[in-house]
Amino acid sequence: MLEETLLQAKTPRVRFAPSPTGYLHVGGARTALFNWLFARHTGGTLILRIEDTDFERSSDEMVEGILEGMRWLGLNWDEGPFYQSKRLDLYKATAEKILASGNAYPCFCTKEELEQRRNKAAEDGRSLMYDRRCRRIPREEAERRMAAGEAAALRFAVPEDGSTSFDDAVFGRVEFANAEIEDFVLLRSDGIPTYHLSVVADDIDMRLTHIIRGADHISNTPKQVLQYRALGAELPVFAHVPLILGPDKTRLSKRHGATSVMAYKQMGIVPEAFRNFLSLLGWTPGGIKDANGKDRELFSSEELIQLFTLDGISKSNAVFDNDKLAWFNAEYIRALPVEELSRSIQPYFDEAGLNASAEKLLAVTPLIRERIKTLREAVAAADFFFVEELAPYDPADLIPQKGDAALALRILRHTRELLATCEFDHAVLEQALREAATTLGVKTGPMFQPIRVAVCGRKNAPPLFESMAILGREVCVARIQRAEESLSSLG
RNA sequence: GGCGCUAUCGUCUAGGGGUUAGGACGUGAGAUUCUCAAUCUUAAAACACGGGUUCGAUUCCCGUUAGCGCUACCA
Repeated sequence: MLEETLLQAKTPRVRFAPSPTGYLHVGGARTALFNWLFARHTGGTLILRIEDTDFERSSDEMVEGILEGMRWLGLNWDEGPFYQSKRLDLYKATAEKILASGNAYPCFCTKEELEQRRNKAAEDGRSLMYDRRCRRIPREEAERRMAAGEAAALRFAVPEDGSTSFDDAVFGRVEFANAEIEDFVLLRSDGIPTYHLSVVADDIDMRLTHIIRGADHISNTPKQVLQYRALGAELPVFAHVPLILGPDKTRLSKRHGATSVMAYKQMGIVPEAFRNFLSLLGWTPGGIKDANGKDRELFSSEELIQLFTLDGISKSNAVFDNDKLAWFNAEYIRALPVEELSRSIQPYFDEAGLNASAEKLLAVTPLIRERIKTLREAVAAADFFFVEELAPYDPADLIPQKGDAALALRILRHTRELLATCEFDHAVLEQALREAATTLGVKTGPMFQPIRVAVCGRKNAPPLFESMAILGREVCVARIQRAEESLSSLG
């Protein structure tokens, strides 16, 4: 029994705590992923908490967007979502506890006053930190003013000297001089808690053991450590994760293009591929070799879970590389069973307004699966299978490299006549057309090009004979005939 | 500006006091081929700089530089 409780006390509890002021972005998704991997690896609990105490900027729509992103990535959580906007009582009580411990004081300075002073300090080149003036107001006076209805924020009284430090699981010991830490606001004058208070109150209340979050929070951490102490609470393990950068090495943001996770779904990224790629941004299992003795990059979710530990997290920021993501995606696409791939690309055809039946698409899928890096690209790669009328193309494309229009015409006419009786099986077609090449005295390259362009409407296309077999006699003959016409009109 | 963090090929990274500094993406060349892909082979490509410590530093320490982060009654 005792053993069991001890064991339970050690079961990790982690959280992903996004602020619904935007969609789930790449950085947030990676943080969520790491928390998820850690929880699953340790058999711990993942809590989802929505940090919506900034009423101005938070919205339900954004919450839904974040949940959608989590679901798409397959990151399931065990508790929540909890909304901070519904837990205001806890924060108020926590603030009172800190006040009672003598580590906080009311501040009567208005936002405007503070801003003015900050501007002036900036001009004079002085420290921008709050000057702590309200800290010196005698308690009786402060109480009198509050009783009189004067608006007051609650600030934490940071020790004047000494330092505050913590041991980060990624960065090691990090220390800040207390003199550098501002008397930060816990409760705004309207009674709404700030981030500083609500994170700590919740992290304690939710009995979190590990805080895995972006490295942009390192500077906030001493403020939180101070509160843990004031509240007599045990410190969790902090693990700060390096940031994800854009190609220009500044923090990834909208001007780098897609940062919303759902935009990657739109682009036709496979969630498993995205997860694999993201997991290796800022984390490494440490030189796991594949069968050829090379470092592995492709890991299933199960392997990722098994391999994930905090000490594999790197300290330096990582640039988001779209090309590498595309490679991962192509790998996953190729590994997908045809039936599944076929189902996955169907929506993109529907969206494009192409009438792609499931059976035909299933037949087409193997022809394009090695030619696409995203699911969406399937449409561009295979649209000619599903259109009535081929998109206009340059008739000059029908003419082989070292040939002329007359040759192209001869090839097309011969092919069309042959197709009238030929069995529409790709092997039979191939044999017949190869023989035709011999008859016409042309090499296979120049022989097949006019046919390919006539049938597919472009120079680069999936394998010709398989494509023709799917298209069928009627369509092929008609398209070749059309090609002949456009060729003769060319002169 | 102040404080904090970081620094291996263009990018993601492995490695670690003595190595030909390894892999992956991307790039170049070649092979294959009905085009394009895929695949295979191959090439170029890195320890930021300066001091220490040491017989020996890319690795450990200190500086410099650069980059990033924080610097709100945002989160």
